[in-house]
Amino acid sequence: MNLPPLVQAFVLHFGEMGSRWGINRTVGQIYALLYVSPAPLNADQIVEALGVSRSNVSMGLRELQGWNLAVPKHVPDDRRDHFTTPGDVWEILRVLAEERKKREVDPTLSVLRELLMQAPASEAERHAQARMAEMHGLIEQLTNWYEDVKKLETERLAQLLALGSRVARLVEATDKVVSLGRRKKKE
Amino acid sequence: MNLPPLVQAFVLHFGEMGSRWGINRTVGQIYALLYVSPAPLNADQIVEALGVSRSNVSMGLRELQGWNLAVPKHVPDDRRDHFTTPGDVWEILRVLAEERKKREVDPTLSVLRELLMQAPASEAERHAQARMAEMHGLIEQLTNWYEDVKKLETERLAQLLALGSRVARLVEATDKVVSLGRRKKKE
DNA sequence: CCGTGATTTCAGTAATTCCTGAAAATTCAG
DNA sequence: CTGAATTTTCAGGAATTACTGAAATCACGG
Repeated sequence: MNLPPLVQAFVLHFGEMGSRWGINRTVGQIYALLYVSPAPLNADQIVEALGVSRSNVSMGLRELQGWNLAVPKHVPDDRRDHFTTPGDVWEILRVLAEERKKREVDPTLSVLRELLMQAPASEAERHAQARMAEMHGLIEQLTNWYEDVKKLETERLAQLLALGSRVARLVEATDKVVSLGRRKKKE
Repeated sequence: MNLPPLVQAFVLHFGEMGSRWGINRTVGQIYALLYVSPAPLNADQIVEALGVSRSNVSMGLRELQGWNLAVPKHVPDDRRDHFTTPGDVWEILRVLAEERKKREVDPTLSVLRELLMQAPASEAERHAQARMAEMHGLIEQLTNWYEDVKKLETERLAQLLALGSRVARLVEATDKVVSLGRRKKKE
């Protein structure tokens, strides 16, 4: 690997980090490299930059494409495929959230739904199902919220983030209004 | 493994899922088992339920404790350690978010900060740093928001979730008020 | 079609991670 | 203390995952 020190440090860090996620070192490094690269890179350039085998890069790129984290970019007068990452970091965030949800949350949700349909055959199963229902409920709330929020344009999303803790007060205020409307059912 | 079918399906699913996260199959299974168990379990009960070695359970439990996802629970008149998961699913969510942030986000944030301090030695490095700055900015915004939100009590958090897309309107409204206050700087 | 360059596949190997059983350490009652 | 019960450690083997080089496939200009 022969890269400017700053870039190299970044790439190596993503390689390490990759292991803490599901992705392997090479995939992490490829992503990092594409992310900081000023122009799209072809596979051979990646090979040279990272010092891994051509086939490894091929597989890594394929995986990144599966995650929508690397997109092929056609360069005129060049037969080779070139790749970039989605340019806008917000876009990357969206892609990541979406993919992780798809891979890590949705399958669980569907298993839970299925298990909750079955009739419990014992006290142990009744209890287990109750716990599963709790988990299912929480995950569903979270994903519903996510589905809503992901529709927001980036600008609104940024505002929402910027609001931070003030959201709390906003929610409290809303709560009060609602409570009053309901004639202070609780509290 | 000899468990009620419902429980077994749940446990096996978490075992599979474990691999998609960083955790291994056994750890995922132990967690799932503790989660649906009506009472705290000791290591030998887990061994019997899952059909894995005693030492494997020991290591798994240790890892779960590191994640704060298994907590020892003393059972009177029994020398053996018993374990449960944090009971409230919201609590579990908090723990998970906190731990994942600590392991997956904070290290990256600190590397980015470090790299951004260095003076770029070339045009390539200047560009790379600009990209890193973008990423750093986004992550910082997200973690700030998270730090704020995690302070909310569970009830408020639930309200916030329930609000869902309506948050968008709330934010828009806030935006307008602010804009008016600023004499419609933009738009 | 053919040939050239680019990419992908895949079988084999390297590296890593997981799991086990045996041994060591710890804990605590007597 | 001693010894039984329990837990932890750890070296080595099993299983999984990552990586490579060679060969196959693909894409396209001529």
